[in-house]
Amino acid sequence: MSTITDVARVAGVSVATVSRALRGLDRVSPATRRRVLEVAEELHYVASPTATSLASGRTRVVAVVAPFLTRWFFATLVSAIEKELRVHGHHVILFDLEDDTYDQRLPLTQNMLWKRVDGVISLNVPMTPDEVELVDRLGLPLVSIGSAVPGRPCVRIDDRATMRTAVEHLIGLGHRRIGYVGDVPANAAHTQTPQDRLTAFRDTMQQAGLPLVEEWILGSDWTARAAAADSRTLLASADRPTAIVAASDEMAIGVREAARRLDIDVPGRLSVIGIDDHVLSEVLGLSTVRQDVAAQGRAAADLLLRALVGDEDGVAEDDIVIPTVLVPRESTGPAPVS
Amino acid sequence: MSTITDVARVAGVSVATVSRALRGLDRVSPATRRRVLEVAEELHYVASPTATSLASGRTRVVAVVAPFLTRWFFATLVSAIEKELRVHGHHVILFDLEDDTYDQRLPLTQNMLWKRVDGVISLNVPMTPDEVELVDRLGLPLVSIGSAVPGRPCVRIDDRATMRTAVEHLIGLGHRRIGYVGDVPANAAHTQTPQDRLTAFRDTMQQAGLPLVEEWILGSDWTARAAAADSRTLLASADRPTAIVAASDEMAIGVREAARRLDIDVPGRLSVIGIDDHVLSEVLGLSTVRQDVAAQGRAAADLLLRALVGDEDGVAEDDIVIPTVLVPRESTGPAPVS
DNA sequence: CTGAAAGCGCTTACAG
DNA sequence: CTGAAAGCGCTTACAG
Repeated sequence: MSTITDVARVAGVSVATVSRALRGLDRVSPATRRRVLEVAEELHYVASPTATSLASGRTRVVAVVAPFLTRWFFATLVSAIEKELRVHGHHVILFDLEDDTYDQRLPLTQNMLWKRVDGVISLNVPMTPDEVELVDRLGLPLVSIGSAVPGRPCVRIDDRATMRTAVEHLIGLGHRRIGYVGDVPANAAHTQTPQDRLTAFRDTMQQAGLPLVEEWILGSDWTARAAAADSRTLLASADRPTAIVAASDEMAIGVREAARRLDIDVPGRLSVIGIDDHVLSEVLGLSTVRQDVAAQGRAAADLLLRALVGDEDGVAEDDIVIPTVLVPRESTGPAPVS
Repeated sequence: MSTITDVARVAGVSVATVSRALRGLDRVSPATRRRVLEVAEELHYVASPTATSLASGRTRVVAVVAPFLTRWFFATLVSAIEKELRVHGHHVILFDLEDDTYDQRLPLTQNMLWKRVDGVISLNVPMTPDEVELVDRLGLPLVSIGSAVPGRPCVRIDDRATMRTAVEHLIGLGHRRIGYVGDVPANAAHTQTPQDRLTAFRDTMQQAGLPLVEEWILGSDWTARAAAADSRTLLASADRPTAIVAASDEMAIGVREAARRLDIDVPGRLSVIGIDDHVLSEVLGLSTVRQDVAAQGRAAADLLLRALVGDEDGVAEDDIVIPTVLVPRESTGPAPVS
């Protein structure tokens, strides 16, 4: 493979001129530029990114940090981010910080970032003070999705408003006995979104003057499998709610399966709604409040790119809030007359 | 942040010695090594990967190329690969080659690979001759998962045996009228796995002396949503099969939903089985033939690492075949007595 | 508009 | 066992 020196030699110019011509800088005569471009093409020249990085101090790579890549939400984000960045000449190095235990994750280290990336996008991973300090010390712009880092821009949905939409949908259908799945222990690795959604559930119920039965608020690890197990006892009891709102579609799927196994008709005797519009929710007929995950990924990528290209100083500090929308389907219906 | 020169200065040795000491090369006195290690620690020194790459010619980065990252199978692979490589000091640059149209994908380019990665792992993307030639020209080792590239190592499952297992499960339950979902047009971007599975379906049916009804072999784009739509007409007809084998769990989920909407009891009047053991299959009670996707990712990563570390010459050429296993659940049952 | 030269921060023979 | 020096392939002032 040829280097910039090869191109310079056959084009009969200096490497400095080749460098300028190829990067479209001004102060190169049109004729020279044309000649250089031709030769570069002819030699299949592609600049060594590693040499470019060393000389320029910029890698055009961004770190994308995810807590679990295997879940739909995160995979969808990564896909959208990667495509958006690639269009703008940047690449993504992926870090899947998932640990063996649910409550922990691997820490972000200097090794992962230093001189390797120009910035980082963190996907719903609440950064520790140490990690924030590290990113600061390395001078890297940071954009987060989901859980905000104070003082840094964040792309997210309005978790409270979204949950309120779900609950009000059920209330509008006449439900008064409503349960909740998706409470999370306070020491869990990811708490912000769960807490916001649960808070909104409580608030909405209270404002509607509906009973808040603590036994109907169930903990779960946000997987479908766990949600099915976690909701089983409640659904099997005689005195059960007529509707359940799950803090995510995956959990809603689990709840609906638990109901099916107990032969409880959905939505005849039990309504179930989630949040997300998971890729399988439509085919499963699950009512939900949709969030546009890919749009969040693109927005975060754009925010970071703006900081990297640097026509402005640093990253804008504003949050970007992507709207959500109710998508009623077949898993919710009128409250049964008791 | 400090450089190797800083470390050399405060340790009172040359940069060459620092380089050797830090990389654990021999020919450094224990005392010197200890001193260098201390200073490096003290200064929070981390070598610039970009400078290391330029000097050594190795990036310790591998390209992972996926056709759609948002599907469970691919996300699971990427996650497993990333973790395995990271343990061995390598990082992943991700390329999501998904295009807007289903039948196409973006091509691999020199820009993505040249001096940027040391090797590539391709996830079920059939490489074009041009792409293979490119990878060769750049001297990059290549490991594929799923669809083999001639002469290169490949990690995969035995698609035919796996499909045979699924079909024989149905036959064992007394089914004789069996349909198939997952045929794919010959010009699709991904054909190997679909073709192998369909071939195995035909062969197994034939060997069992069962009727092969062409109208019961349905095309689909391998999503749950499409499979639900694609199987609807067949399921609604009076003369329908008593069992359907889908070439993937996602399609099986779609088929089962189509059945549910038509009020066809599963497995009472229709058995459905897929292939994968998708993350949601257990909670949905879907019978399937399980493949260990993470194991495939790890195996591919290890294969590539062996070529990169280079204690052997090049990558071993053998395929690695990961076994699959029948997981009967609630979506399959005895054939209804007609 | 163009070139010579320094510099980015490492690794790697080569001497000693 | 250790150091001086060349080299990896670019970019970037600085001159002209």
